[in-house]
Amino acid sequence: MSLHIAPERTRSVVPGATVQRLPVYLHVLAGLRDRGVATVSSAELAAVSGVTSAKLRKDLSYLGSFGRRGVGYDVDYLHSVIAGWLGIQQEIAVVIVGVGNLGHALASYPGFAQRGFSVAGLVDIDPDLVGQRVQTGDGMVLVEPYDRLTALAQRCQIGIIATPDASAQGVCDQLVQAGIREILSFASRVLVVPDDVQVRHIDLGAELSVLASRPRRTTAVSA
Amino acid sequence: MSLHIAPERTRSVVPGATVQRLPVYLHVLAGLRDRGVATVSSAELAAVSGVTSAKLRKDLSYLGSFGRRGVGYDVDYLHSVIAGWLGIQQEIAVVIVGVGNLGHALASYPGFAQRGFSVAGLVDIDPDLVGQRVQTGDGMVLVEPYDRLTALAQRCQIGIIATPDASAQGVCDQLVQAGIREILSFASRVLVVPDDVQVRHIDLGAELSVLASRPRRTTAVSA
DNA sequence: TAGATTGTTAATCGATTAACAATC
DNA sequence: TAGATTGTTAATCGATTAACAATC
Repeated sequence: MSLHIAPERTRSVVPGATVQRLPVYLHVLAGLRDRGVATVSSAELAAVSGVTSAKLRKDLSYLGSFGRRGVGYDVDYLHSVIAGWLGIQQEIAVVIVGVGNLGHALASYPGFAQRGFSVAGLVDIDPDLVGQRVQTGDGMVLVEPYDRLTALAQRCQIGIIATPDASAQGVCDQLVQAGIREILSFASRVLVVPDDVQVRHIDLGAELSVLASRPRRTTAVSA
Repeated sequence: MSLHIAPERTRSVVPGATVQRLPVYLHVLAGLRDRGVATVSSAELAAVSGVTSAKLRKDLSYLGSFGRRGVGYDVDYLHSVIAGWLGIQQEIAVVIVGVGNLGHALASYPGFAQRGFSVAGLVDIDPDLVGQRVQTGDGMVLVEPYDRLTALAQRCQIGIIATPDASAQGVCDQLVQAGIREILSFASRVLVVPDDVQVRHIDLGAELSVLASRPRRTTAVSA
């Protein structure tokens, strides 16, 4: 007996909140594997990952069912499942625009290479930087001038914007023009993009603000 | 007639999602103010901020009511309200541990100073870095050796961890010991902290993973 | 007044959690 | 079998959205 599934409804079934946690699980599993742990329960894995066991099992359930009741999960196998789902099998090429301190930090960030992203291009307008080689997670990469952006972007799937705020929208436009559909931005301004382009935005100042606002409590007002 | 409000229930009434967006509004308002715009409607402000007008008004409603029906918001006034609420009046001191590329980038990040955070301490174990002066948003700051961490942390409200993964938990423990209750971490591992400590965690690799996983669609399975 | 826009309500949506039947 | 742990359901929680009465 076969199951008919309406093709239109077979969209992205895994919630964004879950996708965001999968790399954490992956990282923890890699650690366990390296320490020779063969099997792990949802309770253990969840504790180390900083989530509840119910949330962990729910997250995994979106990908399928990989555990054995009464036993737990095979560390190796679960690692390969998550890695596979996250697309780590295939290298994803990334271009970083802006090679100041932040760009440098991103280029050399070991987590990118670990997760199958490779820095395929570095671009800056500063003539002092252009021509330099920068150490990335998987090899040295040349900093190229700004007019090479389009050519580089056409070979990449993700663009990272690490320029000053003022240049961010211009860079973004050019990335989009070159066909990039996924952008990670560190500018503290909102980027305007077409509907089919996904932007993730990391505002470091906002992160601090959230932390700083926590202890604040609104005073009760009487009328 | 006066209103009695149960004191126990007067906790943090502003949702976290809202707090996270307030700095964006603040930034947009500052831009409008600098361009001489005196009044703005929720629809305009929302469009530039990249949210819907309903969400914007709802967000502002948590702080109070500051607009004029039929008119909109006074840009200057609304800016001062949000800035005030976010605690920008009082400088918040931050200590950054790890002054590699990422630490450098954070130290010089203009958005921190703009939002009233000041980098009051920089700490690293590398003897080559210790003693150097690093440009921050508001002046040069000396890189101090690791054994000064506790002393510096006692003068700060927020600790930022920009060290390699392996050192992150140790640094975190020491920050907590020194009395820090708010931590921003860039380590790709989960930090274990007491219940009263708030950790925000930026995993750059996870951000890329979310982007990269978007176009992927789960294949329909038949049984 | 007529038109515009806020502040707030109620409905909707999505994510988290607790609980437990299924099953190793 | 008895104990353990998964995968899933249903309830809960929190955030978003649409709509509109209040009011400038």
